[in-house]
Amino acid sequence: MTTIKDVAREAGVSVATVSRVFNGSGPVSDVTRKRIEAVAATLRYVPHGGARSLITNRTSTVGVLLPHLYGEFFSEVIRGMDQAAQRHGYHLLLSSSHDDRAEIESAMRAMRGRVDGLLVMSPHVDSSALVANVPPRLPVMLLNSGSAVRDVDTLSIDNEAGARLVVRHLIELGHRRIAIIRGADDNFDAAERVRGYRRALQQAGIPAEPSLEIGGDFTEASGHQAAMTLFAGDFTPTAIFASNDSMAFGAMSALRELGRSVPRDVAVAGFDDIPLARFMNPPLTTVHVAIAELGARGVETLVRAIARGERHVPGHNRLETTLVVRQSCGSR
Amino acid sequence: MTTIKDVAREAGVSVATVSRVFNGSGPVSDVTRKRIEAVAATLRYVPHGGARSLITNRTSTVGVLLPHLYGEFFSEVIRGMDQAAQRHGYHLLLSSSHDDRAEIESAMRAMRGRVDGLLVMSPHVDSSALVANVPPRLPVMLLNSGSAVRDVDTLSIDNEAGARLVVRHLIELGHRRIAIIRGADDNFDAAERVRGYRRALQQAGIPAEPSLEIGGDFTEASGHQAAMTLFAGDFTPTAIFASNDSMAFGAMSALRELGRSVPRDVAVAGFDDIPLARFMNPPLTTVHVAIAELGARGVETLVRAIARGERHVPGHNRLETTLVVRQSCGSR
DNA sequence: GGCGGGTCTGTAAACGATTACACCGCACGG
DNA sequence: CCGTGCGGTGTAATCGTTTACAGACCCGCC
Repeated sequence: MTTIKDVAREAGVSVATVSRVFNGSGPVSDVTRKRIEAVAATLRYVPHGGARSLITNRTSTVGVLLPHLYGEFFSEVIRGMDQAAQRHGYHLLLSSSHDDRAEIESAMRAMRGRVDGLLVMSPHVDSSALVANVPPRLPVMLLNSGSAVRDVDTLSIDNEAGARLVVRHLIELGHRRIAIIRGADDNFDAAERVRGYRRALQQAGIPAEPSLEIGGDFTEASGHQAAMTLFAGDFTPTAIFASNDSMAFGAMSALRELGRSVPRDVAVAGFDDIPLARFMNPPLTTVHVAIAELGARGVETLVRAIARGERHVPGHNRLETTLVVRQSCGSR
Repeated sequence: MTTIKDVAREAGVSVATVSRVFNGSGPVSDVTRKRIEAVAATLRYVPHGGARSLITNRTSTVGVLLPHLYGEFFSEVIRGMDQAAQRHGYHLLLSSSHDDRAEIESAMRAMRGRVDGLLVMSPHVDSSALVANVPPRLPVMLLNSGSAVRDVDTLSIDNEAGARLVVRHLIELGHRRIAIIRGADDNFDAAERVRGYRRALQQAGIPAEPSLEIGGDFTEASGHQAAMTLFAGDFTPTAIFASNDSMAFGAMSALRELGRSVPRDVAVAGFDDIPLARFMNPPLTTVHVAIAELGARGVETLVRAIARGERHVPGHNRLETTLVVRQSCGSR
């Protein structure tokens, strides 16, 4: 690989001058600049990012730690992050499939010196503990992390409000026996959605029915399985709130196999509003989350924190949700 | 941030010894090692990856350049890449939304000195031109890049064979008026799928019918639009082959709106077999592509090339596809 | 007792860039 | 004619590591 020294030697100048040309810093005479540019082009010189960031102390990269990837949700999150990053001249150093604390921490350590900040989405790891072990003074931002950690920026979906919205909608449509397919057990988002579900029922004076709360793990297969289980018993629901869209799809496919029509026999609602939801058969009523925006705002907040350095005061934010009524729950 | 020097000073040793402890290189007495480890822990020392890679000339990172992200396809690709990378102790430096050559090249340059190799998925940019401008001696691997570039590893889906497979299936089911919803115009995968479609028709002695080849861009919305257009005319198809699953979903949703039943009135098939396909209503007959494996093999080949250095001889590979018959095309 | 060969440790040169500082020459004003 | 200032350039320190090399020490053996 050709280095700045090669260019300098070939152009008959010092490395300082070459550096000045490439960074537009300091004055360089036109003729020298032209010569250096020509030499750099023929030598195919590309500045070494690693070396540069060692001295400038900026990497223009943010580290992203994600849990296991699945479905359209993460595609959207990553897209949002990447676009925001590009807008601000940053890159994304990605590491996923981190589902326990040790893994996240080791990934964090591995990123030391390669990133200017860390964006962590850990919906099922206690984040306050995490932050304690991050390399000191490295800006961190937590996404969907459940508990708000002091001194660290957080952004989370307003899961509880969203769940209340959709369950209330089902209640207004006349449903009383409303089941929920829960998300993964140790997942904060999942827990908050359950909370919203219970709260909405309670507010409507509908007694809780434990047999209608059934486990899932956010995959289509688990939604399918859950619906099968629900309809194997004799106390069957008239409506199902799946804690995410993927499980709603799985549930709908199970219902079809069982010969139950959606929405005539059973209403089904989801959460997330992934792009596919509107193209389902029937189109899925769900809670809209600006998924890409979650990622984008995460990156943007982090970039701002990096720029402000010490003077940055962290905040805790919620991403609002809205109800999107389509056809999977019928209508009044 | 604490550096190796801080640790050395605090432990009363030289930086060399600290380095040896952290890398397990060279002999260090037990007592010294313990002391250094203790100091490092209290100081929360984490080695600076950037500095380390400057001298070792290894970053343990591969750069990944992707086109615009959408749908479940890319989630899977990234998941496969990340898992393979983790298995080999690598990280992923990601950059997406690159749809023209200048963007890809600038992203490539930005990655110089931060990555050990480049994994480029550019289904609609002439890749031979790309490779010419990559920093010299940097291993590159091309995914779904259309033409095979000499001296560079490539891995692509066997699109043509896959398309032939599914169209032949439709023909065997008795269809003669088979439409195709094409992918984006400048996309290599899309072009190859069209080629497979034509070839299958031709082999069955079915004359080409230009009005049955209709444009799309791989999004659900475009599939929806395409189906609408197809059924607006008077020469309507009895079967639709959508060039990917997302467009198949869009088409099915359009058909439902038009009151046409799938598969009774119209058969629909897709391509990719994203995880959702089996949960559609009806479950989608499609061409199975091991999407995550595409990413994983890409990373693995690249990692091997990096390890072998000069001695590596590049190869061109195809990812085989299989037909997955579900219910969206009916049966004989 | 001297010597060969471990084991342990330190010194210092790299890696590829940026940048503070100093220097040189020249034009300009007084 | 000399001081001032500025445009243009070079020298060298620096960023945080790794690692070749060498030195110090100790042990055992002849």
